[in-house]
Amino acid sequence: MVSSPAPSGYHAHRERQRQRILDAAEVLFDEHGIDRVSMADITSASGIRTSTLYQYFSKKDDIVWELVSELLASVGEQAMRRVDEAKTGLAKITALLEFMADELENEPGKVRFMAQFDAMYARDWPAERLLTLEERIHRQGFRSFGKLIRDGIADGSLRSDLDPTLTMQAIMNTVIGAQRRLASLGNKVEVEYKQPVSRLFRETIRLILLGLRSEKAPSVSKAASPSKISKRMNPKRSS
Amino acid sequence: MVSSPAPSGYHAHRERQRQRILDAAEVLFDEHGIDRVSMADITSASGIRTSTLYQYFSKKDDIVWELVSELLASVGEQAMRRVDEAKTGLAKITALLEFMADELENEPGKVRFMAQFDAMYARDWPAERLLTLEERIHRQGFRSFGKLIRDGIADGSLRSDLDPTLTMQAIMNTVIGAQRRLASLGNKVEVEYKQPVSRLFRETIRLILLGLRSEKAPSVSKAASPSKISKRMNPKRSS
Amino acid sequence: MVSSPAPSGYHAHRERQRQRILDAAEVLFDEHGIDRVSMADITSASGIRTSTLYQYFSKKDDIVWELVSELLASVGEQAMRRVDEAKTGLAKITALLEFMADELENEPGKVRFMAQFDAMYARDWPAERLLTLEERIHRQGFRSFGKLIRDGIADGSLRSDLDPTLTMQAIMNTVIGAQRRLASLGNKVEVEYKQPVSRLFRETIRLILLGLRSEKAPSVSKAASPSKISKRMNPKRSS
Amino acid sequence: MVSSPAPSGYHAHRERQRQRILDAAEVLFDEHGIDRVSMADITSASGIRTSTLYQYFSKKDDIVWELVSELLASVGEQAMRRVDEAKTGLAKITALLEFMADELENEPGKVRFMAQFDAMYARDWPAERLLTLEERIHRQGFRSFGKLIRDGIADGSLRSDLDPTLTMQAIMNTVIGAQRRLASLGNKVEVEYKQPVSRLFRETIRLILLGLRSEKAPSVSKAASPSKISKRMNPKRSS
DNA sequence: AATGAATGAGACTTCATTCAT
DNA sequence: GATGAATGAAGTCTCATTCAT
Repeated sequence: MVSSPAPSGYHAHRERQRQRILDAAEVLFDEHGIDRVSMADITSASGIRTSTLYQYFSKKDDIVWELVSELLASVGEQAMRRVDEAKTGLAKITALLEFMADELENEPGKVRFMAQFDAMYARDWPAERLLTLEERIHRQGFRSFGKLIRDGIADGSLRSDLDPTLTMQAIMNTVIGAQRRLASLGNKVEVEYKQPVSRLFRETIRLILLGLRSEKAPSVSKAASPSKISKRMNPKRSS
Repeated sequence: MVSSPAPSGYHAHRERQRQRILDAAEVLFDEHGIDRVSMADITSASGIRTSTLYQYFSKKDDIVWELVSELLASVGEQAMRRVDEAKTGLAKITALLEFMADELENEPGKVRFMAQFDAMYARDWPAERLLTLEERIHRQGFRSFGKLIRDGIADGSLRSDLDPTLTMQAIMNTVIGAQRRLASLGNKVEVEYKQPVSRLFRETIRLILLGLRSEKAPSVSKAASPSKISKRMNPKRSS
Repeated sequence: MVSSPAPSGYHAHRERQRQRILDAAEVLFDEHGIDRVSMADITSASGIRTSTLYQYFSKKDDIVWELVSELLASVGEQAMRRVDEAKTGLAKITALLEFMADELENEPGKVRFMAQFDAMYARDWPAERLLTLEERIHRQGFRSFGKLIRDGIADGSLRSDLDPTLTMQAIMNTVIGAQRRLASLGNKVEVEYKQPVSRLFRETIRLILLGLRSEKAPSVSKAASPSKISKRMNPKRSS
Repeated sequence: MVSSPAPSGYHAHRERQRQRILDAAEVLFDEHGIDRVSMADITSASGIRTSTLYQYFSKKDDIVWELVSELLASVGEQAMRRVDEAKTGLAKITALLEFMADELENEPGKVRFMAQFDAMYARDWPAERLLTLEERIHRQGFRSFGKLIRDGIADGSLRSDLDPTLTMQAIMNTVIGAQRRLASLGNKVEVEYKQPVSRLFRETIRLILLGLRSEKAPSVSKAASPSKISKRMNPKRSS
């Protein structure tokens, strides 16, 4: 039944099966929403039998969890890459936010998935799990984002009256909240606001950057221009 | 069985029963999350038998729907009151955002409920229903918020390069997104960010206001001070 | 709410309400099948409230029952009229069967309703009720049909080796069975047999008549021609 | 829990369970009528838990369907056997009809079950399903029954003015209709007609045969004599 | 390691009918 | 006589998960 021979060996096989499950689940979650997807759905989409599946993940939550953390790790890594390419503090933050705009445009399913995670799961999960997540991203340097503000103040691109940690955390929560809400509502936003989702989000970015930058910093373009970015931002799982 | 005689007559009775159901549901939704609450739960919390309940609401969704629209109407109305008390465009917007901060502090359950609605329901509900909602709030003048920006530009309190409609919509989505995310994560945010929820939210407000105000406008206080507000912001359903 | 004043008086009013219920039920039963129709359906179709309805019929079965007996009485009466117009025994029987063919063509809903009655209810109803029915029709002379055979033998139109009672009963059951099955299957028969329902039924009639008639009787037309008959065969209820 | 080890192996076990369900359902349907039987009834009669049952049949309809088609296949096969033993066209048709009489006598429950299927289900089922059924029987040669008429005309046992297809279809519908109505009404017929069910049915057969046979064919006995037939006519599902 | 089978718990909903006014 | 409200009893189906091979 399992065909692709590929890098053989017990361990390799197990990893391949695991991926098949996660890949199937991810697609289903993106399409139908986390709790509309049953284990049976994952079972049939992945071609792996129910009881076999339970040998890889002992609860449905574990699948969600794994997906969330892979997604976060991958996103964090990509974000860091974008940030590193920029020079000033302001430019770095701009790069970070634009990355999120691209994500919203290119991978709305994934963003929606995270929105559901926030709304339905995050609160009930043991803090320790959340912290594990934190660490993963931490390793990617996310937490060090506070430093971006500090740098920006130092290089004169950001206003000087900011509290680095607090500001950065507020920005992150805000932008994530805005992004995920847009992804959740999807085309309903367009019905409601009569604006394309991504235009609204880019306006959000513009406003925040306006609020951050020092008076002497060069002005921001009317609407942050969509940077052309490769469509690929999935965790490398799917090989 | 439970008596409260009160304004008698068929109609009054029916309305009272309806309220019992909605009240019970609201508490349960706030506490456990929309889809962790079953009809049976509502049944026993409200003291009304299952089949009776179905004579008031023929689907679980209808209860959710009713709650959402009552909540929105009430929130809209309160918001308008706060806005009307302020003078300049900037002050009005400030009042609006501070109202949301108060809401987050005083009624986190309700905000969380709306967050779940966004994440799990909004997308699947027929656009027409959403528009009905819109109208309810519209009547409250929510949509006219674009005017706030126009006024602010006119009175010199806001920067002049803003697109009134787009800006206002972006702000609303952003602040709602931030607010609801914080409510959803609840104390998990504090684990994650090591900051009280409301402090983060007020910093968000500050940043946005910084981005909006014209250069000559008076500076904003380090962190918007929590205005003392009555704890009561429930819809006055019970008449 | 009830408008038509018409022949007033308590009794008249009650009768009018009763008819509204029966009329609504009849339409619904014909369209959806007896047990797919709920009391609530009848309630809303008739514009009479549930609890009021129960003042007229204390069980759903009572409605079915009333409809069945009205239908049977009306059908019996019509049939007798047709029979009486014919002269010989053979002609009378022919008229009877052709009446049934017309019924199938013009009122398939009613025939289907009777088919469901046979299949689902008849068996479980107390014999006494069935006998009450019998009597109603009896009065119409149905039972005297055995006489038709006797007459036919006497006038030489029917073969002489028939047992009047047995034969007539067998014919009635057979033709009713064939007619109701065709009505039940509806267009499914056409899918299955690739013949119009009424053609099959008329062939049935032809065969039976062939079997009955004496050798010297005039031959029967290839397929009994559809006699043109008024569409009206409802019990006069609907005023 | 109930053991019967028998031909082991996954497949065999599954098949055995399936049979337990079908057997239980068949008995219940025969006794109480299709829609008076709930899934819970089948559950407890078969000793299989509700949720297990749903792994074998995902809807109640599927059980009905399976039973209908097994029954039809089995009946078709038996009928063919009987037909094949006869020589002339007339004799073959006679054999077929007598088989139906035996069925009515020996297996009234099954006939009644089919009657309910006709009255309540057939009309609502997708034509494609019905056609699948057709094919099953077709393979048994049912459809080729038209040939019986042709043969009968050729060998001089049937009158020559018959349209083979039309006639055969009309006969089949008629006889099935008569048979199933008698089974449905059960002992109520005896109340109504004061004749044993099977006597009425055999008279039906006699009349039809009278109508079919050519003038020179040997005459039919007053009432077709009940051929003694083994009581066993169940589908040999359990193989 | 893989998998077929089993299942407890419970979800949502419908319905005919009765009661009290 | 009319009616609003109430409801017990079922009914169908789903799901995450465990067990035994």
